[in-house]
Amino acid sequence: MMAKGVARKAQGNGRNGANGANGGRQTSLAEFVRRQVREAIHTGRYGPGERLRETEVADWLSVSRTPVREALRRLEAEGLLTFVPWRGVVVAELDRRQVTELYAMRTILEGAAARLAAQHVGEAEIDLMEGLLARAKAASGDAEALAAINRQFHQAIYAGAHNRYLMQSLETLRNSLALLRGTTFSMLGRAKAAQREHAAILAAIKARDADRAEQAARDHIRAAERARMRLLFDLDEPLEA
Amino acid sequence: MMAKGVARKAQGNGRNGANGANGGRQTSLAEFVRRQVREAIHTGRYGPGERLRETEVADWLSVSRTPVREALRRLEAEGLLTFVPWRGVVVAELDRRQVTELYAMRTILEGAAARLAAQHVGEAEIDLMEGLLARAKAASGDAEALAAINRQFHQAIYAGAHNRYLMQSLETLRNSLALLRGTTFSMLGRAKAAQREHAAILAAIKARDADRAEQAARDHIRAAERARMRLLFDLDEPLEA
DNA sequence: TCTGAATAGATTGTATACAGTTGCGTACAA
DNA sequence: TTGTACGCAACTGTATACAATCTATTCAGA
Repeated sequence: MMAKGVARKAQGNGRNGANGANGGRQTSLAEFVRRQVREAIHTGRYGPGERLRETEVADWLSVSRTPVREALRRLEAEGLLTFVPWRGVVVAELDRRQVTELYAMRTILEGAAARLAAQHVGEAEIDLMEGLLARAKAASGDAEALAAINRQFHQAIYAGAHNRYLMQSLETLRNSLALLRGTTFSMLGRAKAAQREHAAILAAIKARDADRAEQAARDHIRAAERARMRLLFDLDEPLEA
Repeated sequence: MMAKGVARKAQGNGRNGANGANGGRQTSLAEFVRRQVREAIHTGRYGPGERLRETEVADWLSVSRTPVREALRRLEAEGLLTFVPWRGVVVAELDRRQVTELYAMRTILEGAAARLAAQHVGEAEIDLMEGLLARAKAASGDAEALAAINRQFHQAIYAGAHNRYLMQSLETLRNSLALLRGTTFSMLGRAKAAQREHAAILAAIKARDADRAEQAARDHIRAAERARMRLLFDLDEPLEA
């Protein structure tokens, strides 16, 4: 059938450009579906609370229901979907309490990651972080670009902690938080403040000061939480865009 | 076919006795398979590194490969299985470094849970914890019973923290650590020491002393780690059994 | 005897058909 | 008008057939 060919081509175009090592190696359709659905959720094609029908997704991506089901099960494990027996899955929704709990958890883990990074990170990893901060400075004004660089900066810290379980937990949290529409960088002054906070974290890591690194990271997340809460529940706040 | 009936009957016998609320409500076969396989891994029917063939599991439980595949995908998300495309799944193996990272992560999270519990826990939850400690005292000598009570005690702390993400992360860690054979309670003196450490944690929680609770929990996990490392890599150490 | 390619068997990935469940709409009765 | 029972449609859960891929074995050639 043509359908499969179309799907795989889309996959190749979309993202697999980097792993040229093993040539044109195709990942499974289930993996393809997973990425597509995740992106669809992040870009808002599927909004929070929206029901996802297996046949619908299968038709959209021109595959059968089997790989779709596998993809949905995995996304549920990632926290992006909520699974209801005999009723299918819906895009996860975060209420106020869940957002609070998410940020509390993130405060703990980001703090721990910064602490560990201060203890274990190598020179090359520090260089990487400095480069990202410089790029963020150059990109100020472009909220979307800033969000991407911000993500990389945090990932660099996770990697510097050298603990794969910590890294995975943080990635999962980040995925869940991505359910929230918009970015706090669009808020007046938040981008600049975040940049200062990042610089403080990096300075502490460079100085190998674990206590200060942890504290700086915790402060950063709490500031992000405050900004997010204003964005979510206090919409009279002035925005930049 | 008879086969399905047999499988469901086994499920009912195995564990669903408690939720009598909704009568004889059957969960899906995929869920049934997931529980069976998880138990099989924990009891050692499938050992670390062992390969799991889908047809094999399907035959064992008298179901088709479809629910088996779903169950395996979920167990992989839980960290119990390692998934290799086109090669199937193998029971996850933990090398020395991974064990170290797991305990590092657990130190962080158990400490955070104890801290939050000291701040948020209610009287009823404290009563529950005290009851568990008493039961542990009564069961001293029976390493298996102690392990079960120990598990409940820790879960009570997680619940007391009132943060579902923290709780889930800790459950996942615990699942991964269950891949390690044996229990440190079988070691000479470890059971008694653990009991003292638990008492210290609970005392700090009761006193609403967050700092002391966190520290006590961290000390407890580090002691458990030392015991585990001796058990794993230093087998000349004297054991009780 | 050793190396390597070809081939057959085993195993996973995918599609499709069918069964079971849920929920909604409709009709009928109080 | 409201409440309830029945039936149908939509959808998920499961089984099975088929395709793609990997692994091990065998046999030819050096």
